[in-house]
Amino acid sequence: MSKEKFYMTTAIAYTSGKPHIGNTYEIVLADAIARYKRLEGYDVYFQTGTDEHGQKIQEKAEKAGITPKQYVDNVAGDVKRIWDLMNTSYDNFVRTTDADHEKQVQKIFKKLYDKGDIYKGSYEGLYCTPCESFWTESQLVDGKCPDCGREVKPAKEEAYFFKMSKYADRLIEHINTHPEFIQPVSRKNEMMNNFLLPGLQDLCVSRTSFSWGIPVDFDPKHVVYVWLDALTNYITKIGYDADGNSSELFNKNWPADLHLIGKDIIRFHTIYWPIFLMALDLPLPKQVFGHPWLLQGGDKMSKSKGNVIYADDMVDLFGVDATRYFVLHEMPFENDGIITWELVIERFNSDLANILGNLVNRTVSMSNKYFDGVVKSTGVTEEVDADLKAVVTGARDKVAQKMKDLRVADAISEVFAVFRRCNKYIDETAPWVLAKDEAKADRLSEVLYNLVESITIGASLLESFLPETAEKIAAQLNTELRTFEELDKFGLYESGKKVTDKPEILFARLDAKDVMPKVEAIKEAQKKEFEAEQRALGEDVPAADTEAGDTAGEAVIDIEPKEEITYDDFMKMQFQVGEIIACEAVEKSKKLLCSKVKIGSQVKQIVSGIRKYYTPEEMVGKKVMVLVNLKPAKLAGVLSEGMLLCAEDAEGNLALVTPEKPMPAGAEIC
RNA sequence: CGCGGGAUGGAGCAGUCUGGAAGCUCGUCGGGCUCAUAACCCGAAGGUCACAGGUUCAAAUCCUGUUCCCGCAACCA
Repeated sequence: MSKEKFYMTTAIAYTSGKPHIGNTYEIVLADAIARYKRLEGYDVYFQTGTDEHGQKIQEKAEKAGITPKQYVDNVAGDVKRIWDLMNTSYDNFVRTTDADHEKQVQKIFKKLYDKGDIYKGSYEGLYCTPCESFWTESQLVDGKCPDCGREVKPAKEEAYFFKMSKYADRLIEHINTHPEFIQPVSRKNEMMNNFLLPGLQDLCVSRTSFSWGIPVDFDPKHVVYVWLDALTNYITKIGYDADGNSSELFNKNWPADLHLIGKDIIRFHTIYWPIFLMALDLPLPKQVFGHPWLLQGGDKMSKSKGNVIYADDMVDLFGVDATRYFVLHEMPFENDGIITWELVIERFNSDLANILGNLVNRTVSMSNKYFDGVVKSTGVTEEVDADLKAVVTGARDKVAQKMKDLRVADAISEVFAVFRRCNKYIDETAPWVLAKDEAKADRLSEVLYNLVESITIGASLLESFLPETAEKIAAQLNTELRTFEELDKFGLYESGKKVTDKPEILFARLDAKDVMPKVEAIKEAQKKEFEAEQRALGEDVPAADTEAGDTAGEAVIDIEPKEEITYDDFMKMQFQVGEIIACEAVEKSKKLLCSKVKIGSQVKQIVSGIRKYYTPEEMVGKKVMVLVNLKPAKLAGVLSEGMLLCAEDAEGNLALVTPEKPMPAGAEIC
């Protein structure tokens, strides 16, 4: 009988930059699931890759002075290198710039167009010619383009649209009848309540404002919307053909059993993607799991601060399996996980070095010391053995249950429960006491046999998560890792075999005092690299910061430069000092404060999105800088007649700008 | 009143659906052991289970209200 197939994918990584540990988490998680499914006996096909089109990439390449293709070749190389470094067992690494993919996307687009699901329409809105962008009324700043500040005019541009609403009812029905489709379940409600139930809008699936994408072959000034391009990799790269000549591989593997993605792109995978598939008359994937994120403790990762954690740096310090262990173990099912260097060290010592590494080491050492490494079952059992055996042989099904629910962190904890139990068993049986009594040699032998056997089973369960370590343990015990069917049986270790006489330390304990200086060095190197990149892009790097580490506390920020303006442009804006005489929260919003600002003899009402940083009470009495002649607009239903000026840092924290010396309300700022 | 989730010893979490003696990992303290990587094993301290009411013989668990966090959406002049 042929094995049951299991087709799983990760999201394809967007090639706008080198992936950090948060991105790397996904591929490791996927790999653990893929390896586990193979252990269970599935015929797994595991696909990952890179998403390489889009305006953002075109812009980055232009800045770097290279072609978009050169740019993405570079980043895709980085991604693949890191995926390989992490020892991930993908079967296919796809790139959306692959010729076969591009061709199929064009055919799919045409097919949907011919079918009438994609139609040519027009995008109506306010258009800024130099920026080539459409804006809605509410996005405008002072009635002008929010990007460049120039006049916009009503315009129409042709674009292709997809009839989302046509399939909405079918999708709602599917989601309701397949509770496992969206995981975790809480995400299902978000999709239903925010998008499906209020009604889907037709989706614009082509762009004309940039060229780095797959051209619509029958209308080449359009390129295909990146999401339609990216999502279809799941079918095109296993051989889907829009003309009906799909490959063996496709027929065998579609529909996918699991799409593993980040929680930020759930909408694309649980709404747009299923609808595209319905339009193509293809079955829907069985499950989409939007995993949470791995966040740097408290602080957002930012390269300019040197606090981005990359997989290769972690591997340098801790090794591949320790890095895998950390990301797999620390990530809960539904909430975001936290990563700090200190936490990694703690987990490394407590779990890998103490519980696992030391267990293997002490077991092998005792075998050598007492029996020259020969592990023999003598059948001299005692009552304490029963519980050990029960825990060890019961572990497989516990792991299986957790993995079925995609609770990988819990599964790995179940494996470690085996090793914990072994440590306890050593204490219960006290082999060093047995060794003192010649008459108890057979009992001692049995105890060590039980330990070696238990560790072999534990290592076999560990293989999906830490493949290298599992192999190393098996090698030290001079045995093979077990198959899934063998894992609930005790006593398969061949009696009389000899374990290694030179036990290798699997994970040497780390001292934070030794590791942290290396971490600091990594941070410094990262900052330098960031500055070098900025310089290469021809952007200013403040001189003070190039000096050395002593200004490290003050991060600098680079933002997108705007177009040069004339003095006349500047003079159009009227800035004045305003005194806040009253302030209250805007009821319908979580972010907005509504202030009454005294400017000269008049009082203006100004709404600002700063509630997170200022309470209404502390606002009152402040002298602030105000852009006075901004066209009034309504925010959350409240009229706003100007703008309070704020400084914003890389994390989006805001600080009001105030005059450096006391100034009367109404004083002009010029 | 846009929709939803949450608040449990110093930290991170389980338990809540199906009410019946508050549990796990890390950390702290004490003890044991010496095979081992100052590792391992045992024990202890530490929680009025956010707050206020209610239902019940019995509430972390069910109901109502309040406060505070978070996710999604909207929006950030």
